[in-house]
Parts: sequence; structure tokens; C-alpha cells
Amino acid sequence: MPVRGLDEAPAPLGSLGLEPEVEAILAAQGITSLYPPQAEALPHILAGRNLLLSCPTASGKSLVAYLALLRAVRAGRTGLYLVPLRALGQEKAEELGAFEPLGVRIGLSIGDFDLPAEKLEKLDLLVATSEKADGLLRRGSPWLDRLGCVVVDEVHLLRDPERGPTLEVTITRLRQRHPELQLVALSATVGNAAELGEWLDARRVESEFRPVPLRQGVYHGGRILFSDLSTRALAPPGDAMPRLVRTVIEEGGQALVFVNTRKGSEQAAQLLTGTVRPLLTREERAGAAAAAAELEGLGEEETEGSRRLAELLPHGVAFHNASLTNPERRVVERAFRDRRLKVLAATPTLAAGINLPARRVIVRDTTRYDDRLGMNSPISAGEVQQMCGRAGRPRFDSTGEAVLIARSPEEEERYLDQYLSAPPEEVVSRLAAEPALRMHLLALVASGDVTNEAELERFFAATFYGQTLPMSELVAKVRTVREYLTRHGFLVPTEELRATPFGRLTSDLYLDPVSALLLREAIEKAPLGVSPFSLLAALAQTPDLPPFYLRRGDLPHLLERFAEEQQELLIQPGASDGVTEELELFLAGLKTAESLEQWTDEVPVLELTRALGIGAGDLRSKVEDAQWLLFGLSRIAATFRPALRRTVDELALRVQYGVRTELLDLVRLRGIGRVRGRALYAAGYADRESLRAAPLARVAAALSSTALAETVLRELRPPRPGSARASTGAPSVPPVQDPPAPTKGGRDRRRPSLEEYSDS
DNA sequence: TGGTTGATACTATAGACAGCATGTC
DNA sequence: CTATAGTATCAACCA
Repeated sequence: MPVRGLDEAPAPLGSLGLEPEVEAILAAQGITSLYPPQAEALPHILAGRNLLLSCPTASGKSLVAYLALLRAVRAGRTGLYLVPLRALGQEKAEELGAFEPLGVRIGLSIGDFDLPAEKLEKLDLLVATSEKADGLLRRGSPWLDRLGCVVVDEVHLLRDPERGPTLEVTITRLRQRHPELQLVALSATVGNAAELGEWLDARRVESEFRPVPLRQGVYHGGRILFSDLSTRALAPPGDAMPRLVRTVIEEGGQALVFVNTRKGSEQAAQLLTGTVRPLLTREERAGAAAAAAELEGLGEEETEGSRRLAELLPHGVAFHNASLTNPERRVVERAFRDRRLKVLAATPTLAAGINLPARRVIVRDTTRYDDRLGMNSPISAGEVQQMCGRAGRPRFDSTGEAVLIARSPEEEERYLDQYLSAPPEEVVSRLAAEPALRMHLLALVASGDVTNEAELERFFAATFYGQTLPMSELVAKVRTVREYLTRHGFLVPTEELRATPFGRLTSDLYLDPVSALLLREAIEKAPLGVSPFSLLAALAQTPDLPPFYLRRGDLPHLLERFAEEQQELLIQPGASDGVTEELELFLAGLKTAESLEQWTDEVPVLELTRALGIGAGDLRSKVEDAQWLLFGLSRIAATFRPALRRTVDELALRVQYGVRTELLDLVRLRGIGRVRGRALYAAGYADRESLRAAPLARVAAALSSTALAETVLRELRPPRPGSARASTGAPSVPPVQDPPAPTKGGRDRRRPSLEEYSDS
């Protein structure tokens, strides 16, 4: 049963004009009535009108969106759900899965989990990141032809300087392509909803409603001062954090602690073990220990994060940040959701990401290091609100508490004013950023949607930027960018706007033109026997592969390597005296290339990450980036340097699996990654062919697992010809993915129970 | 001489999208 | 511009 606000009456479901089948599915999730904002939004949805729904997080916005999408499907159209984060996409796709009994076919299109075109064609609903949707538009995907409804989740992210422009362009393009489209935009509370609603030509529903009421306050000197000026004393003993944590656990709740560094998240977790452990019941202790055991069952190569988590989890405490691997994060998230964990100390990963609320949110830090400034600076009120918004767990908490920790009376007052009473932020367009314009101008032209100056103007006039800001700055930037694209061979130098083949390729590959240019230069220049390192170093000079952070201590070694390899480098740094900022950036690229080189040399993850001072999650994401760029490089090589294409493809595979060349054959086996592949190789099995006749016992010995050996051999020796694949998943053998291919992090595709749906 | 203590300097700092082709209990 | 915690370095000091 959804918990509702105390003073607002829910609207019973029966009278709202929903189809009985839909109502039945909702009822099965325990949804028998709608929250006030949902009820207010529904008539607009059912009338096919555009809608901007701005409410706090977790106030049931998604449900409204789902109903809009269903309506489109019922009318024989398709629906698109745009999300800003992959993890969010998975969450939404799983939730939408509840409607599959209605015959609705749902798919997910995100970077590391995509569908082949034939399957896409059959889908009624697609959940996609805005970049993926942009990609569909660029390629003129026929799936879009029947589009009837688009949901834009977290539309306030239009103000994100990096990815906001993509969202803005995607929305504008979708609307131009489908004038009859129903647009449903979901947003946090924003200062200028009216302006945004006007651009979207949408009715507005704004509300502060929360299913679980939220109290926000500042902790100082043993008590919380709430924004309504009431106070609450917390029983001693203990410093701020332990006390806030202890008291909420004693009342049966959980705590989410937000900190500003990764290290801080680990330390906070460590610090709180002493507070939490004594408060656990025997069952809880067992559950927490089981979570620790899950980490081992992940089948991942050993990581630092896994070790530290394993130490913390039995105490009912964990940390969560981007240095963790995706499967590791999932274990932590699940344990917290199951309430086996009492406290989670997290960096902002969790604030913007998936829905993981707790009764009490503790905001420990209100500043964060800013690289450009070289020091800490205060985080925005919006960001603090976002963290606070995670307080209050439906079904388990009657109210949520968000508490900032102040270190002085002055700070207490400042937090109250600056953060808790701050007006919501305004959404502004960031479209005039040159890197964004480079990509999108090229895409507009390459897709043929814009063929001349007039159409270009019409397009930009239709954007949020065009609707809200003076066009002069944008026009000037567009001119600069157009010149750049023409000068470097992306656009044909004529009056009409037309892309060259290279321009189209760049757009299709979703590359930043600057990257495409560097890659082209590198591959054209490369000798036949070009080394993997040289190719990786070229990738790492590209804006699409941001380098690892450069530490002082890295400098001597990198300068040495630079001197060694200078002749071989395909992209050279600009000439300069001494170690300038520019050279440092270049060296950071070398460091990144070197880490990828070691990955492909089978250096153990644990060793590699320690040497670089990074997390396994960072390595994974860098590997993913590199893999994607190598695919692009391969396509560019196909045009400009066919002789090197195979070299690039081989490197791409090596990067994908993290192996030397000789393991490339073995690693194609299901369940065999870099570690097991090497073990088989060392046992004398150099390829799949040599394994085929191998005795089970020896393979089992090499893999230290009979079950796994059976699976592997079964794949090689299909019992019935032609059904090799079908037979690999015999019920007696659990699927073991180790180590998983880097991009596929072994995500959890289990169908969630209905109970889990009703959580959001 | 060897070891401890303490002042001082140094170091590092959140997050995460994209191509393509495919698959389980 | 509005930082801070952890660690490495080194000199002063003590037994």
C-alpha cells in the first residue's frame, strides 16, 4: 500500500477512465489510488496533451509517464522514454515490464545493452538515453515512424553543460519530425516551469507533494533544527554522524550519508561500523554477511573495492562510489534495499542515479573540490536538494528526514538560508557551447534534416535556446563551428549545407568531430607495423577519451616513456618549454594509454588499479570508452587506411577482453575471460580446437571447477549438431560469467518482482 | 647512536554518454 | 576567489 501524505486525499483509481486491464496491473502492485499530482496530470495524458510535470523526486511521476506511453501503444503507436543515465534506463525498463501482460513489447537501448534492428522493429516501447535517441534520429531509424509519445525524464538536465544540449536537440528534432507527438516532460521542481512549459507547448502540473513527507534540517550541537524552526534533540553520546546514524537505526530506519570524495565515503563507512554493528539483530547480521558473500559470487577478477566492501558489509555498512564496478554497486544497492544494510556512505553517484531512498539522509559535506578553481567550492542548492530528496522510504517510513551537518552556529544558519530555503533553480539552455554545436550541427546536416541556412535558422529558433535567449551569440557560434567543419572536411564547402562522406561517418559513429579528425590523422600517419601503444596513445589524445588524473609522482616515469616513444607517437604534443599545462594533459593521455596497454597485457586488475590509484570501475569505464573509439577508428581506417583495419580490429578485441593476442580465440568461449583464458593456455590449450578433445578432468583442473569445465566443453562439443548454443544453459550448471566482457559488466536482468516495482 | 616526536610540505580530490551484435534461470 | 585530510619528509629532540 502506498503511504500517502497526511493532508492530501488520494484519488481512487476506479473513476479515472483507465482501462480495466491497466487498473488490474496497477492493483497488483498495490496501486489502487493516485496521488494528487498524478490525478491532476491524468486527464491531460488521456486527452493526448503535452504535459510538463514538475514535482519532487519519488512522487510518482513515472507512473503518469507510463500511462501516457501505454495510451500511445493502445492507439497503435510507439512510445519512447528518454533517460539521462543508463542505470535509470534499466530501472525504468524493468518497471515497464509490469505491463508486458498487456502485450506491450518493451526494449532498452543504452550504450552497453542494445538491440539489433530487427528486434527494435517489433517494439512498442523503447527506453533509451537521449544520446541513443539522438542516434536513432541521425540514422533516420524507421522505428521512429510510428512514434506517438515521448517521455523526457529529468528534463531539467537541459541545464547540464555537457549533455543538456543533446537533450535539447533531441527533443527539438523529435518534435519537428512528429508534429502530432505527445510530449510528457518530467522534472524536478524548477524556478521557471512556466518558461519551460511554454517551449514544450505543454500544460503544467506543479506540486510539492511527496508520498512520504520530508523534513529538512541542520544538525548542530546535539539537535536538529528543522526548516520549520522546530527542533529535535538526539540522545547522546556521539559525534554528529554516529549520533544521527544511531538514532535513526534505533527507530528502525536506515541512513544514507552523502560525502564529497570517494575516500570520504569509505572512511565514513569505516567509522560507522562501530556504531551500527551493535544495533544489528542476529538476522540482520546474517543478512549483511550474506551480502558480503555475494561479492565473491560475482565471478569478477579480484578488486580493491570488493575487498573493502567485504570487510564492511558484515557490519551493516557500505560505501558507494564510481570506483566500484557495476556488479559491486548492484550488490550494495540490493542489500540496502533489502534493509540488510543500515547505512550507505555515498558520493553523488547515488543522488542523481537510481532510486534508493532511506529514512534519514545525512549531508556531511556541502563543498566539493573544483579542478578549475584548485580548491573546494560550495555545491549548488539544487544538488543539496537532490540529496535531501532521497529521504523517506515508501512503505517503511512515515516521514523522511534530511539533515545537513553544521560545524558552527553560523554554519547552521547559513545552511538553513542557502540550502534549505533556497528557491528552486532555473533551467537555462546550454546549447551555445561550441563542442556541443560541433556535434549537433554536423549531425543535423549529415542526416539531411537541414540543407540550407534558412532551415538551420528555423531549427535553432525552435530550440529552448531560441525560445528564451537572444540568438546573436548562438548565431555567431554556429558560424564559427560551420567554418571549422568545412575547413576540416566534414562539410562540403558550398552555399548549400551538405556533409562529406567523412562528415557522415563521424556523425554516424557519434564521435566529436575533433576526435574524428585526430583519429583520421593518426591512422593515415601510422606505419604498417604500428604498435598497440601508439594507437592507444592516439585515442587518449581525443576529447572522447578523457584521461586519468595525473599525479605528481607519475611525471618522471611518463616523461621517460614519452622520450622513448616520441618517434612512434602518431599525435604529438604542441611544442613548448618545460612541463606546461598542455604537456601535462598530453602526459595524462600517455598514462591512460599505458593503463590500457597493461590491461591488454593481462596485468591483474588489482595490481593495475593500485599502481594508478584508480578504482576497478574507473578502469572498466575507460576500457569501455576505448573500445567504442576503437570501433570508430576501425571504420575510419576502412576508408582512409584499409591496410590497418585488421590491426585496429584485433586491438579492439584485445581491449574488450583485456588479453594478449594469443588468447583471442579462447576468450570467445562463454564463461572464459582473461583470467581463465590464461589458465587454459598455461595448461597447454592454446585455442578452442585443442580444447575440443581435452579430457574433462584436465580442463577442470585448469579452471579449478568441474562445473565450469563441463559448460565449456559442452559448448565445444554440442550433443546435437546445430544446437550448440541452446544446450549451454543446462539447468545443472549455473551460468558463470567470469570475467565478463568489460562493457557488459554482467548486469542483472532478472525480472523484478511486483513488490519491487511499487517501491518507486 | 637510534628512535620518537612534531612541524611542515606535499598530494589528491564526483560522475559517466556514445557503435555494433547478442543472450539466460 | 571559499578546503581539508591523509601521508611523506625532515629536523629537533630525547634516552
